[in-house]
Amino acid sequence: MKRNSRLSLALHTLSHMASDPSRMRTSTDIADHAGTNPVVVRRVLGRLREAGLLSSEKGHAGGWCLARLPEEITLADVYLALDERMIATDHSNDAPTCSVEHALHNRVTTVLEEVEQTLVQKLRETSISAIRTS
Amino acid sequence: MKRNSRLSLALHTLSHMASDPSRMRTSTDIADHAGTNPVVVRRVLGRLREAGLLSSEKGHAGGWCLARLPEEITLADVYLALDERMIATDHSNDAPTCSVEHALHNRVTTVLEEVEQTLVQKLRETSISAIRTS
DNA sequence: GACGAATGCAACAGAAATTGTTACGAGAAG
DNA sequence: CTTCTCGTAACAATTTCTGTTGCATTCGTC
Repeated sequence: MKRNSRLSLALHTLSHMASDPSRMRTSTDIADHAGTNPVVVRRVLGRLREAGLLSSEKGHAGGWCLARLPEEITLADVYLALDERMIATDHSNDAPTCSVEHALHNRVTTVLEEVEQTLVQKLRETSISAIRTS
Repeated sequence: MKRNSRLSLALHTLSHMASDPSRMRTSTDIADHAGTNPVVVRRVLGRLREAGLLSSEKGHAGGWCLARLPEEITLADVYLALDERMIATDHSNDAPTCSVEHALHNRVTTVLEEVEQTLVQKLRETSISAIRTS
């Protein structure tokens, strides 16, 4: 697969589900459509389930389906569920240098964080059901 | 270093330069400030030079300095110079499946591309000289 | 012209993240 | 009880990124 595969796979799958929300889909079906592996699908969709976007059922008639109306699932929900944070940096282990450098570092971090928030706001404007008619 | 290191390093360096544009800085100086390697600095700043944001000089009194006024260098310039494309997918090697899947794939790609463009527009609103006063 | 200091660039090693794969357990329907 | 599914762990394979070394080139200075 290629880059941004998690987000791409998630959006692909969700928009496909949005066209027929009642149908139950198995990991294998989804993986075949996306050209990947059932385990990979379960890994990605598992995060979406934790975020309340999908529900899954075990057993013979099991599989995946949307947990909400497709109009009520936005790209921001997906992005945040996957915990991508493509812009902002993780400043968990910061070894502070001199105070001037540290202050500047914080400024850069703040700016990137603001951009990240703006991105999420933008993603909130589109639902997965709107992907098909873009 | 951490994730998003190229963008972070570039912004850090540029905003530092913006505070004293006349001063010439060497790769080694910058690398020490950023806690990395001179070659890594040259790799990143080289892209900014190709985009016309920086100029470099070889030789004894060589180094790096801004090629424009700091007010005229936006975050979008930096982002595009680094060719990050953090949102949109690279659809260079697309193996088309069935036509329905292919159409849906294109929709997802289009949506992500639009988000990418929106992000760039947002980045255009901030100059590197504005980072210090954020 | 020789020397030192700096970039430019290629090649490689190392690390980290991501993805693909196999295997096995647990639950639900038939 | 058999079959089908998800859930998860463990591992391999791949990719991407960073760090490092080395050398050529260029420019200022002695």
